[in-house]
Amino acid sequence: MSDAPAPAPKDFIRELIAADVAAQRNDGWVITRFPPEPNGYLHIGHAKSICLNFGIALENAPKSRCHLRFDDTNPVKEDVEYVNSIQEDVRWLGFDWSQHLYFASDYFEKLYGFALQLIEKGLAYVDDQTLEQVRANRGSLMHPGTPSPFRERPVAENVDLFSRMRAGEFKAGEKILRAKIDMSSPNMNLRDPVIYRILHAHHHRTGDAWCIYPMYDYAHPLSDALEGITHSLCTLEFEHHRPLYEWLINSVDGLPSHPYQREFARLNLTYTVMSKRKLLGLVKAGLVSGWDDPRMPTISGIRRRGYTPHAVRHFCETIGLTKFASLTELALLEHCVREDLNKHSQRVYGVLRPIKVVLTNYPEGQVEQIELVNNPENPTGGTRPVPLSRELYIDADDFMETPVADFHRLVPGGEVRLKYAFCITCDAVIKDAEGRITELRCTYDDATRRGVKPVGRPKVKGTIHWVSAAHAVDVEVRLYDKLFVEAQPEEAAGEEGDFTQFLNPASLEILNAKLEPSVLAASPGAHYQFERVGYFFTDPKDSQPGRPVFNRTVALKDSFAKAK
RNA sequence: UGCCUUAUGGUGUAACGGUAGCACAGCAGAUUCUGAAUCUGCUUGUCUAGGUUCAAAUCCUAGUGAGGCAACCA
Repeated sequence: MSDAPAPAPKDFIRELIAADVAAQRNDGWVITRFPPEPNGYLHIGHAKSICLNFGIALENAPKSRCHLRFDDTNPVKEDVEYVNSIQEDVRWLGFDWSQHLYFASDYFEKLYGFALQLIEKGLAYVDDQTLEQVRANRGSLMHPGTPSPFRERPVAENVDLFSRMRAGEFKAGEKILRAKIDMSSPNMNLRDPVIYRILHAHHHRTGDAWCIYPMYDYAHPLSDALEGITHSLCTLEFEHHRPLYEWLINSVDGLPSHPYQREFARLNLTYTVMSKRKLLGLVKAGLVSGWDDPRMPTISGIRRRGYTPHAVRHFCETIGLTKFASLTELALLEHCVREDLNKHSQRVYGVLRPIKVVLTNYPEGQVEQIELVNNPENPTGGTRPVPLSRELYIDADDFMETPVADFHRLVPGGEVRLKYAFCITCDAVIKDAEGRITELRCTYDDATRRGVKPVGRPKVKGTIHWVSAAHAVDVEVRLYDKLFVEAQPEEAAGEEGDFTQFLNPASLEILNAKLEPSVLAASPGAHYQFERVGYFFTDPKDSQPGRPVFNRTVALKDSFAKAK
């Protein structure tokens, strides 16, 4: 009894929800929602929210669910391309909204009715002021606002004007509908917030049916209520919108549920930027190849980079949930992928920067098959035959003509083990006229096969990977690195500065690598570990049958490189 | 010169008035046919000042730092 395992610590939101369930609030139901605006691609920060909302629903089954609702109230910024990508990304992360796919635009008629109701109650009015006047009369952070001259407009006139707004009698900006709350509130959101504006814009779902569109602050709480949402979870910047959220929920009659909003800190990650606007900027400026460029922190980008849904979900669990505006190290995300990929990825030999090695005492024309372990982490993973012959390639990193201290790979006169084959000794370094190494002449030791370490001989410390020159296949390999050179590019650029100046010029290096022939069978979207090098993913877009293209997901940890 | 939120090792978090713990990162060592993985150990922390209490990371007050707020964006 006493050594029962401690329950996993809950974050403040899960605690709150657990208390609601215990108190039988909403009959014990927990209904959450993920409410993206379809104005861009989802990024890793959204993954945090997706894992939270869908995760909470899963944890509270069976009296629970999570909706996917598109907050599509601003037609000028939104597009079906985004609604499609968002659904794909949420599914890829492993979550299912089943039949609960909604659009705020589906509620336009009901939202209009609620607005009429507010007008009837004297809680909303049509304002004729210009945008500039509204802004000026809102006051400032230090000073209260002043009421609009139209604030006391009679109900009947408001009803008439609002229906004529809907009918298209006015141009954009001529009139707005405002909630009548408190022009002197210290909370700017309560100073008679705009709840409807005129937009003669084509909507990606409702077409030209509407020329007035509700604002987020108005549509969101009421959409939540219409769907029976119990817990509306959003990021910290909406914290001071909460009184408005509650004002609406309490002011509108006939709502099927009374949800409440709670806020948590959004994810910030080092060496990247996380705003849709800035990511869109990178795409538009051609600084990346698109939203799914493997260097982007978008879900589609990291998917193409080779991250797994499991790794992303585990990352989202690991970072926790608080109200503190924190900055998470990229290293933690990388740790999460390595952890997953180490367990599950097929090992393969790949030489990124080849140096030719000739085994002078190996018979010409002879080819033998060496059995390589597919995945040492998986005892039932089996082996595969890989050809070995007289001429090989090894990685340039694995040879040093004048070695630094503690280098225990191949050096002139030194010995190294070719993994799963035998040890070789470097007898000569051949160079071209410019002094570049073209070839290493080595001899192999037949007595060291299969890992045998002959007694009485100095221990061979280094073990390196290799491929047979005649059998290796040339494959395009893309080495991706962090997008920015600064941990906090926006911070480094300052208010006025341009964060793109900190883009990492070495964030992509394209190599023609020599890989073991088995990779030709790789299908697009497959994860590999190039032994001793890193984790690689066959690019789902650019790979062709028999001609894979590899994206480096993340390098293996390299404690030797660090020591240098 | 306002209002709201927030502050625990380098980073992210836990501790719900009673032994400051975990993960990442870092550093050592063991192990290793991947300088990976694995295992062991170590370094490093309660923003400051008061107060309440037998006892404060935790409650209160003030200060300081950080984030947010004046789109007809979300």
